[in-house]
Amino acid sequence: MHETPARAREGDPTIEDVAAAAGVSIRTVSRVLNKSPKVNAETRQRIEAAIAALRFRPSARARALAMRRSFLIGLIHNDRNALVLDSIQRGVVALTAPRGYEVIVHPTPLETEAAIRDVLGFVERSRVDGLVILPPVSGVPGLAEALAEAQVPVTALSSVPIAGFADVIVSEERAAGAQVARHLLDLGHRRLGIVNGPADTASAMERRAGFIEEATRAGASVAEAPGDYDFASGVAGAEQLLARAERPTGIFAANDIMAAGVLKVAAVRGIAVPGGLSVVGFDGSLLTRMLSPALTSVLRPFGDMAAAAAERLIARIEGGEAPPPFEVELRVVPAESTGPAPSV
Amino acid sequence: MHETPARAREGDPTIEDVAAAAGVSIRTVSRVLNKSPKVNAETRQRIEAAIAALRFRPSARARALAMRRSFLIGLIHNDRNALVLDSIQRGVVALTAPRGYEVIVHPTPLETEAAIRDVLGFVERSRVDGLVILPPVSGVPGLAEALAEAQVPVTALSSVPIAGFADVIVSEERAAGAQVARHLLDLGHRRLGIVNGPADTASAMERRAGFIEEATRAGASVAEAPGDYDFASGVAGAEQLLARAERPTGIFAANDIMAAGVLKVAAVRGIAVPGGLSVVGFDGSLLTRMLSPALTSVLRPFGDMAAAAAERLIARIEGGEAPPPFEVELRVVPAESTGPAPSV
DNA sequence: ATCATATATGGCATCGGTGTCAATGAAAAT
DNA sequence: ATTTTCATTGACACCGATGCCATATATGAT
Repeated sequence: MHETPARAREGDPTIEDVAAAAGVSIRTVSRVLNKSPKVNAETRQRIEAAIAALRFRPSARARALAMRRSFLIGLIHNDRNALVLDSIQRGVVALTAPRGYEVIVHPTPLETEAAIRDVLGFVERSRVDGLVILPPVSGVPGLAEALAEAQVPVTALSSVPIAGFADVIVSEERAAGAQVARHLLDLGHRRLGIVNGPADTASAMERRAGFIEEATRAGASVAEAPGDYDFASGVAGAEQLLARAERPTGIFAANDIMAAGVLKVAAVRGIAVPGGLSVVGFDGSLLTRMLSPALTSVLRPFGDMAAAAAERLIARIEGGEAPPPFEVELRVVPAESTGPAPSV
Repeated sequence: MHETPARAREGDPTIEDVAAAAGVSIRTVSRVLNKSPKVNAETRQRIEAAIAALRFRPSARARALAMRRSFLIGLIHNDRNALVLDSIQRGVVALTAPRGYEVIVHPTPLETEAAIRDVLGFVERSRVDGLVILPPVSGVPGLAEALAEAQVPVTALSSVPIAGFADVIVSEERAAGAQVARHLLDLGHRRLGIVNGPADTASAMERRAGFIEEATRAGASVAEAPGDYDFASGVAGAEQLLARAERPTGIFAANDIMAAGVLKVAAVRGIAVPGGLSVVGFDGSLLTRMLSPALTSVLRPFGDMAAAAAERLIARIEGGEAPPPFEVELRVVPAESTGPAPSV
């Protein structure tokens, strides 16, 4: 009687079958699989033919055991990433799959302690070779240190360098914030508003700083409202800004979701967009196209950023040359939600 | 000289360390790990203590090799799933993680041949124990047969049973379509419109059939426009419907994204929603809350459906009892985009 | 001709678990 | 007292690959 029910599809050829078919030892087949140069060209051909004939695929598991690597990469994400998860995942897989890695996903909560325990547990369980971590989880205080101690290679996406993470794909959020201000200024806006992201979030503060700096330099005023990247806070922020006596004619929301909230308030109050109010979001998510009017937003190339992160991670895992720093180009993509300032 | 650079974090305790610490053989430790009943209670305690003390985690890879199972589950998705991917992924992981499985994601194209080759290649490479496949990929002709031949356990999400897949989580799309019609009829609408999904998609045709059936039975008229689940086709469909002399007062779009397109056209044409036009979507995606007005939509509990799919998949893999059929309850969630028919 | 050197290949241990079957000892049956 | 039975545990092979080291053959140097 079995202690556990062993069930397996039979018949997958093994390296041994290939060796037999090609009339060599398994060790030589292994060399071919690992592209070792020390194999005679003719032998290699014979082995490759056998591999093709048998439709042999090396067992990633056996290999993992022998090499003490899992060829698995963990992608740590949070529900805040929902709107961009697909493109990020696609970017990571596009880069990892051809190099023989698979991607394990791990949704995680955001609260500091829970997140750290959760991620560490995941790493221990799954024995991934490395992690790609998305913001905002990448910014969880203490996470970098905990992972460093666990000695897991990590590449993080973030807006700012994070102490403790050796490898971070950073985007120039401050410059982007300035670019948004410039966009609105160029359209003639002089009374601006901003719905901020969470105050403890570096990305939000960077965007804010760039925006306010540029606006102030140009002599425009900036009214601020707090927000936390949620739709509801976008609504609340917009209401607060639009209730002012001298209401802003251009509002920058620190992400697309809050911008959607701003558009909603405009609709409810009967303020035409962009006739009476211009709105800019941030992320360039799926959402931008689906809102009416289509949202002007700062495009962040998530797929490319994710691919770059994966590339650097693999370089780190394999000890190869790190590819050159990835230059993330953020730019305002004008759509229908911004237009000339109303001539009051 | 090494042929490949072996890099490994040292120090992870193995089953052997645990056995030594507890003063038993590794085989007995293994029994504890696998919850075999044939272990003395006291011995078990001692071993569990040792496991805890050493913070031992069994190597999934070694286990996989010995048991001829990978404890990996593949999630096949497509960019059409972008808006609901997060909740689905969350649902699958919530169920698989506690049972010792990890989830590998695999984005795939949609074209018949490419998708089949792509998925088969993925299965061979990754040696997953099973697959969860999302629509529309689950409906790719020939895929079910190909996977059956490869003998991979599969559970699919779909709107209708799919020949060839033993296990499909089906939702009652036809009834849901009828429910949408009922919702609009109850609000007094008599001239209805529908923007369909792709004609070769079972889900779309089911939704259509239910909607038209119910509307016709109540003596309401239904104007139709083609669509393909894209935003642009929602726009085109709405334009077509609203250009009619007797334009519909209630429009059902077969998914949320097209419904967003309908809202957009309404906005452009200056038609008040829901004052002059009611709009209903389908999916209950993230989008519904972020549009203005908030979209009335048919909520599909993707997270629960995905969890149910994962549960059945694991049952199939482990040969256990299949859980009872999952009853997907679809229901219209009224929001701001539907209201009483204009009294013209 | 002899020895060093490089190239190509194979043998065997090993990675960290589980499967199979045998061994042990205590309790129950004869 | 002897045999049977059951519960518990261990020994050893094995899963399918790679690491390390040895070996055989060809090539060049002395």
